[in-house]
Amino acid sequence: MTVSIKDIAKTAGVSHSTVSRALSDSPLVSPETKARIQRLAREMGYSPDAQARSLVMGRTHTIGVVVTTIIDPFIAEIVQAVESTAHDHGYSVILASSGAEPEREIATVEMLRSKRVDALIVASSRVGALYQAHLDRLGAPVVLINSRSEQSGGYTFSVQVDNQHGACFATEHLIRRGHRRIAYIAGAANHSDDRERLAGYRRALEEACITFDSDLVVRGTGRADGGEAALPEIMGLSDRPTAAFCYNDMTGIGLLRAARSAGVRVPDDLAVVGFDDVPFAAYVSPSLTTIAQPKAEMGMRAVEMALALAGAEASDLSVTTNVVLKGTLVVRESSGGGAALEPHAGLALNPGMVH
Amino acid sequence: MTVSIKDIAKTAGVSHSTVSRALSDSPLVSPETKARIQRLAREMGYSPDAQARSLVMGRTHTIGVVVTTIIDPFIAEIVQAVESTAHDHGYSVILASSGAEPEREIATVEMLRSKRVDALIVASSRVGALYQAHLDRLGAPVVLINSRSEQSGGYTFSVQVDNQHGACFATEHLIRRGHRRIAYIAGAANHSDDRERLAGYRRALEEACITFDSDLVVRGTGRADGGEAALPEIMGLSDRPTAAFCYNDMTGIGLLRAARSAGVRVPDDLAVVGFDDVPFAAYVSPSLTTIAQPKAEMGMRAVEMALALAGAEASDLSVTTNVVLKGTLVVRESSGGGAALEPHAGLALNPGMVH
DNA sequence: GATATAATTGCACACGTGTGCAATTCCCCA
DNA sequence: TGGGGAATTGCACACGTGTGCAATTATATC
Repeated sequence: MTVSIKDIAKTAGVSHSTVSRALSDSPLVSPETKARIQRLAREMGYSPDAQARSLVMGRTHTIGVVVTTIIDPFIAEIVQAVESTAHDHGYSVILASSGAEPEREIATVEMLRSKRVDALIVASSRVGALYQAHLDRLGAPVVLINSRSEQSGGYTFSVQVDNQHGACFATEHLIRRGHRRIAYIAGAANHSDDRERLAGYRRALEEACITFDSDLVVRGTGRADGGEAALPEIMGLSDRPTAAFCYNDMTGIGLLRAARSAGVRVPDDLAVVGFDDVPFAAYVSPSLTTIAQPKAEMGMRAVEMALALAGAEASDLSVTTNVVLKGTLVVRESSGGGAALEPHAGLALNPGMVH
Repeated sequence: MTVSIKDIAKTAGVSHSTVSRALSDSPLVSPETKARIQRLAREMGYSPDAQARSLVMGRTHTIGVVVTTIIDPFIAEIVQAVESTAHDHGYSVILASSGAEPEREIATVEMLRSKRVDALIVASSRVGALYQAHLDRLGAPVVLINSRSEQSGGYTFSVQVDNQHGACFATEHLIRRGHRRIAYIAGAANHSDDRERLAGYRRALEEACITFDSDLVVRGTGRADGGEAALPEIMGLSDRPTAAFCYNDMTGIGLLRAARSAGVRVPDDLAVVGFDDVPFAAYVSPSLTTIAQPKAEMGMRAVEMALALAGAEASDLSVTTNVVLKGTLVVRESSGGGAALEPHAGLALNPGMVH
């Protein structure tokens, strides 16, 4: 069915070695036969077998990407950048979703090992313990995006957003708007991202000489329900806050929704700032001011890091390298910032969104 | 570095054939040596080389998935189902985004051909002409999701939503609510989905004995800007509509946004229904009534179809098979349906949405 | 014209795995 | 004890490709 290098050799009347060399444009083949073979290959519809090639070359030109779920628009945006960058480097991407199930995580890593991926990129909030052990057995380098491995194995590489900086930036924005009582709606407990964002929030308060009040910190979930549940808590305080910085956008969107049904006006009664800049954020009303994570750059950097590591000597692999990127502030309605509606915000980024 | 079947053979003192058979649990190996070898393989951390295996077996257990962009939440949901179903069948997924650029489409298909995918699933709204030619050369079966190939090649397989049924269903819903002047905000021109949804809209009118009025059909873009531009058009009519059925959710969301800033109350002044049920739809306010496409099932069916075809005889490939699934109506606020806010709609589907 | 040199090509092996067939070993029964 | 059959194992080849080395051919130099 499929035409191989030997088939071409047979019709051309040469050995398969010559064909192999001709197709890789080797100088060891005379220009005439080279041209003849290349033309023949095109005519016969030849397609090189990547399996066979990588078997002998020891390089599959494939990277594995593990995510919890691709439905998460935040992760989707990273994966898009990863795939695009990989493609530009001549690499293809095997996508695997772990679904946050430990057994599936293991099966996934094992499967990627069998496929002999040159590198692995993990964009999963949680990197389980079992998981980690299997990651170590994998011969390929691993780059984590926005997730820290609990027990650092022999080597860890990562690309992260600067949580503290972003949180500080967001809180400063609210302070500059005149707010002095600012709540922090936290994420899930025991999450390092949450701790860092809390620290950034506190740092901004400190720099503005505002004393920290633990009553203004409310535990959430990282999901919209956490934001919804938080509203009555902060509005029930004797000394109400006039603004809230949220662990992430989904929390902020939940807060907006609860405010809406409770008759709390945003941003007049309560200004709200999120974190992430998910596509939603531009669409809810009022639209959500937020710290935009540089998702595209994170995906790109992760790939370039992974490919560099895949090509590097084994001796270099013991070095720990972390890339930390800063987010940017996107001012929208929820903090009273944007004058009018942002025109078609986010749409320009998704040109293909047509069904 | 990596331990091969030969390494195991050497330490076990047998031939590599015996190891191969032992690991595949062949009855041609004595139970004792089989157990011994399997234990040895585990201890040595053996991982079978999928490349080598598929080279001789002629099956890579890999399917290619081509999308325009994974950022589109609609496509993301399909891809999630595809990956999950593929995993359950022991298959892995190579993800490739074409970005709607013809040259990249070709490079993508050619790359998937080299990787020798067993099947190809295309979830791209547009299947270009160049593209099609390359698809035909691909030895593997191709399954299209919600997209029709312009020139039907030798064989076409697809999974689609029943556009006409869904549109009819949506329009009926509005009629049942008492509306008689209902606008249709169309998508991009020359799109078969759009034609079919228009047909469904007309069928519903006809069945309710409402005469069709072409003034009520406004051309959009399939994006939010199309919906925004449509509002003044329909509200400027002498005999205003009281409801609008939109080509898709993004169009509906644009319409909602424009209505909001124009002071048109939804659903009191204008009821709105969309199509797709993107995650956004549950979050905008008022939340958007829509026809939910069975995205998870579409992804699942596409994989099962693809794998069945990959295993089938070449003679069967000339048969054309199309699976058509029906969407479901999700009633929310924008059509005055849902009494209160849908509690955490859509969130239960995305458990991992935490950063 | 002979020889040295360069250019071109083919042979053979390697990568890691699966499998038909022959070879060997074992056991059972006459 | 010999023979026949079953059980077990190894040999050798295959999949499609890349490459070191030897062999062949063409070209240049004396």
